[in-house]
Amino acid sequence: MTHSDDPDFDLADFLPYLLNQAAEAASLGFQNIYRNDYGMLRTEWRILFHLGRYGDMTATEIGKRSLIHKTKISRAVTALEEKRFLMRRDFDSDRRSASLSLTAAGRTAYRKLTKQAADYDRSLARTFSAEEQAVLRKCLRQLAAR
Amino acid sequence: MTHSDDPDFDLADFLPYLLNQAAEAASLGFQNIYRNDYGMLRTEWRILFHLGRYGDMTATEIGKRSLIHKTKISRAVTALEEKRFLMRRDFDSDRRSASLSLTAAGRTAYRKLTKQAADYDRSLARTFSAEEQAVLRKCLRQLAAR
DNA sequence: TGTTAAAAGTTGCATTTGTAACCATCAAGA
DNA sequence: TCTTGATGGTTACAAATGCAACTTTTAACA
Repeated sequence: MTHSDDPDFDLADFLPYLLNQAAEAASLGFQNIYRNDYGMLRTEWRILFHLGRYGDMTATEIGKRSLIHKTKISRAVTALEEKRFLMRRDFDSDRRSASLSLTAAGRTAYRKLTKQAADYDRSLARTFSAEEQAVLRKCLRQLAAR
Repeated sequence: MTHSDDPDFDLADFLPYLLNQAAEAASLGFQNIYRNDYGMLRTEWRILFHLGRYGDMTATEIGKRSLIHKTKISRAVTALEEKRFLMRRDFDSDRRSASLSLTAAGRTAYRKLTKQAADYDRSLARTFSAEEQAVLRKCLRQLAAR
């Protein structure tokens, strides 16, 4: 493998740095929505989304789908429960875990937030051509899959 | 403005989400280097980099260049000082602030880390074509600039 | 000169997150 | 049945971050 001395290496071109800056900037706008309008944290919105999109499931199942750590899930579920966005129903068959499902308020929030997310996504991507968007998403997916 | 109902909107395609996943994954590999080898936090590495790359400056100047918040800078500078990677020299002209400069150890760390960062960057981008890389970086820069 | 405002950093507190230890329940086998 | 080990989920504690308040010093100006 060949290495140059990179005397002109610049943070602004460093992919991890660039990605973080872009991610932070992109997150901000949408964060304002679920934070201000619903008092949710990011993990809470993600869990709301998973339940709304894929139906009732247990905390462990959410973890498998989303790769969110179980402690974050535990705390977010408690928070969503306190906000009356979801309910737990214990299983008779296995009392260690519970089925999580959205309340009516939770489903409403899910619908509104999903719509706003889609709008926000379009507004972010608006300045890019279709090809650029395709390349961007493909590269990001590939990077994320490491 | 037109809205569709987006019944099939998926988190995995949501740019803020994708960006965060990619950023997190990309950060991990390099984080291991400055964490394990030098016991540094991200902000510390960024400040080390700024001083190594652009020469001595004050905390405020770092803040203007990097957009890192001053409390993070303050704590990171203290940490770097404790690790003997940088020194403060008070100004006679203005005793509120100090000129920050890397020690010999700091410059060595800077050189090694910069090299490793460049290598890591190449390894991340390796799977993309030159055009894809250009599009990716351009889009990221544009997103970050919001 | 004396008062007020601004700037450079620092610190305290509350919030968020990560890691590891933990409790309860269940499954399997001696 | 009793023990051992795995599984689902929670909690405790420490580290990291954001925000606001604060200290010190400088600048502005009446």
